Amino acid sequence: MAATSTARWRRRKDERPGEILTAALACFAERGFAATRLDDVAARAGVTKGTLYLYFASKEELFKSVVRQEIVASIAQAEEMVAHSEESAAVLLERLLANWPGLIAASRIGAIPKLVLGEAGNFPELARFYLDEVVRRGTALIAGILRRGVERGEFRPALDIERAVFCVIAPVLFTMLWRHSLEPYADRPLDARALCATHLDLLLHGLSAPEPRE
Amino acid sequence: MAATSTARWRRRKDERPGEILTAALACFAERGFAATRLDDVAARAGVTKGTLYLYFASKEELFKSVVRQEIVASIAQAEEMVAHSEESAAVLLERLLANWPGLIAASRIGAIPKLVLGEAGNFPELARFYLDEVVRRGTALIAGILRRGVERGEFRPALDIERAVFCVIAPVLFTMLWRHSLEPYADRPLDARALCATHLDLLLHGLSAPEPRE
Amino acid sequence: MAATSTARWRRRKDERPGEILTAALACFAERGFAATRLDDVAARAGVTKGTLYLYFASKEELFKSVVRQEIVASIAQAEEMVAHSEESAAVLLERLLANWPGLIAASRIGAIPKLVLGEAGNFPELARFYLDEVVRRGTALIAGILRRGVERGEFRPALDIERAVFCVIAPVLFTMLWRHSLEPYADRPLDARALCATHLDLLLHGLSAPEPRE
Amino acid sequence: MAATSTARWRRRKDERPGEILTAALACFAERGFAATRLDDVAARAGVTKGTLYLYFASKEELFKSVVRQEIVASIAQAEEMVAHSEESAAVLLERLLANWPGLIAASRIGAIPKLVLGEAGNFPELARFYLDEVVRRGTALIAGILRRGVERGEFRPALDIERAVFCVIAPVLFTMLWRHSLEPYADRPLDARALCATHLDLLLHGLSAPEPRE
DNA sequence: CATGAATGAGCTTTCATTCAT
DNA sequence: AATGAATGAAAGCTCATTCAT
Repeated sequence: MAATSTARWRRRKDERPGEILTAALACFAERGFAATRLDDVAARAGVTKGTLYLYFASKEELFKSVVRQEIVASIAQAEEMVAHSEESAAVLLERLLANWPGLIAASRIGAIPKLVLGEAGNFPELARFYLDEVVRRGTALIAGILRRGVERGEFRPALDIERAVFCVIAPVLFTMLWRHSLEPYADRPLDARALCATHLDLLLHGLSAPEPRE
Repeated sequence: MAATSTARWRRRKDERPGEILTAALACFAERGFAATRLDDVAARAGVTKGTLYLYFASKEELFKSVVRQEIVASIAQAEEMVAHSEESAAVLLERLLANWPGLIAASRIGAIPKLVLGEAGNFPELARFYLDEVVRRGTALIAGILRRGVERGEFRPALDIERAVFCVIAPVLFTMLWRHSLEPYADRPLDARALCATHLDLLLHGLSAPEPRE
Repeated sequence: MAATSTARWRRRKDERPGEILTAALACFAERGFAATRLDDVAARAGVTKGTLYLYFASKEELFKSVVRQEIVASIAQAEEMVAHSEESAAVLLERLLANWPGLIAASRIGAIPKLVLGEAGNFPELARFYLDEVVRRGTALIAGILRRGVERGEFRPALDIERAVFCVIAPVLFTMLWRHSLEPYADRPLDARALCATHLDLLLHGLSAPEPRE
Repeated sequence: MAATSTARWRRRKDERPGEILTAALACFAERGFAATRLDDVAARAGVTKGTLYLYFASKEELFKSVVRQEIVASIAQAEEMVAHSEESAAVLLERLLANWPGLIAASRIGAIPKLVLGEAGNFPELARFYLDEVVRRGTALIAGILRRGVERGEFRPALDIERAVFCVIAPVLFTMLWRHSLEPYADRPLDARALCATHLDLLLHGLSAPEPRE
């Protein structure tokens, strides 16, 4: 009411796309692609439906843009960290896993896996893009660390690296999925940091108690 | 002739719901709830759209029935196995994890987590149902095993059981999600059995090599 | 109000397509393709918008069906008449032209030329269809008569048949176009029969008075 | 410098309307009124959509202006020619018809009949304007020539002038309509000059061969 | 004078649901 | 019990029009 302007709208060409993508991500994350109405996205972005079409050719394109924009920055960042480090594999893993909770909270990337999972069947092109740009690069990253650990004698020589990668990733992914699906209905939120700590601990040492009389 | 005819009708009547649920699960798993058309479900079930409404009040009810039907049998089975066993925790875990791949392949339950994850935002009631009937019972089951392992000295006493549960479950869940989302686009399928074996191995022993000169 | 049924609708699968085409032709003829709303077509056909899509895949398909259905029967009929006749060319022409006004009034074909003319730019496929099925066959029909007239010595030997064809057709076409465009706004309707008679008279004898002292 | 700038502005201001009308005519002729987007008109005129509204109040007004501008000059010109001539009716007709092809090619008036025909149903006002300013004056012009011909004994005394007028006009109109509708899809273009020559020939002499032994 | 970002009404199209058969 | 023609409420998308710049 006491707003900065009484105009029906303002020209904000540069800010619009980002605002729309943010609004769209939120809507898609909440309801999925098909159940999201462009009216909702528009309302959340503070524009009208027609405006969406100034920046995105269709609902599908908007969806793909949402996924792409969130992905682009994030994966490269993790690769960077690993590439420039000469630390032990265990420390690398620890830093990677310890970073994750903060990263998820800070960026809005946490909802992407849920979206891609749910819509892979409807967006083959997107599925392939994600497979190439995220899954392949992400698993290669982890596999590199594990391999380094084996080579250096840190990790067990017989390690099945290819599968172990998924075991490393799975709890992290789980956290992201949980947060954007069932967590709102659960008694209490998941403590991502604690879970990552436990995960790291299990990864490095396993469940088993050390043989007592050694 | 009335008898024959009646019998045949009855047989159809008894089988229809199951056939419809099976068709619906397949459709929902492929495309998600919103993107699935009842025409498709009906076609896949070999009936017409109108017939669906003889057995299910609405698309939503059909969806919930799909989820419920798949869940009911599965979780109880696992609970049964654990309850009647006096074996070590490690063996129990092993049997649980080793069973999973077969269980997923045999039943059509594998698509349920993806569906629930994706539609939790649109079906709060379903989310709560799943949280109660699957998540709570499933985590309790694993937690019980872990607790037994700690009590018996098999597992490390300081184990953070509550979080470890998720670490145990995550790779299994991951396998199910993968299968119904990105796997069709990947170069080659995931070997669920091998992944479970590696997971178990890591769980019990961890990544780290035993200290050599101890 | 005292209708035959209080039902919201009746199943009339066989009659529907024809009714819809008739309604659509009327609407398209009045307003053109783009300016016609499917709501109007549906209302005029006594159905709802959704019903249109049970029978026609899209507005474009509906439009093409309208044109095709009207054309199919009409051109063959004229060809038939000419083929089986051994009368003089002049008599043939006379019968063809004399028939036209009745034909136009009876069928709803009169609006088609206006539609095709107006939408040729937007429907290349339709334009080509019309060119092949109507223009080519129609001109061939007239050309055949003219040629016969020349061969038999009825018509002048130097006749430029190819162009004369258009001179024969043009007034007929004009009548159809006029009726569905400006006539509603004119002081009085065009007397198609009288115009055809004059046209025939001019065609056969020309404007010029016979040389008086021959 | 203010002078130069003002002058340049003014020059644009003076030229803009004409440029826009030319662009609009081309677009309307190609696609019809409803299917023409103002974006297209603007692009073809080398301005932006908003600029159109500086010169024309709405799409409808633009359309009417297009029609009016093309018509105004053309009809008066023909009237002029006839009024100041004392030649025979046959010669007048010949000059009128022979002029037409060039006139159509030179101006962009050729597309107007198609537009008016197609949109008469949507623009009653325009239809009446066209009826008054073009049809009435045009038919009066031809009727005058025919009447003169009859009075002078050139043409047959029993001539049904009122209808003959349409027979004179129809092939000319046909040429214009053809050019802007089906011609682009036909094997080869229509030779307007040859067609007019044949038309004149038929008009004056008719199809029939002179009685040989008279 | 000119722009073009933004609007919003209105269109085509889809599809869950109903109900006469 | 089963059908499938018909419905009608959305939804995606377009585009004439407006107006801050």
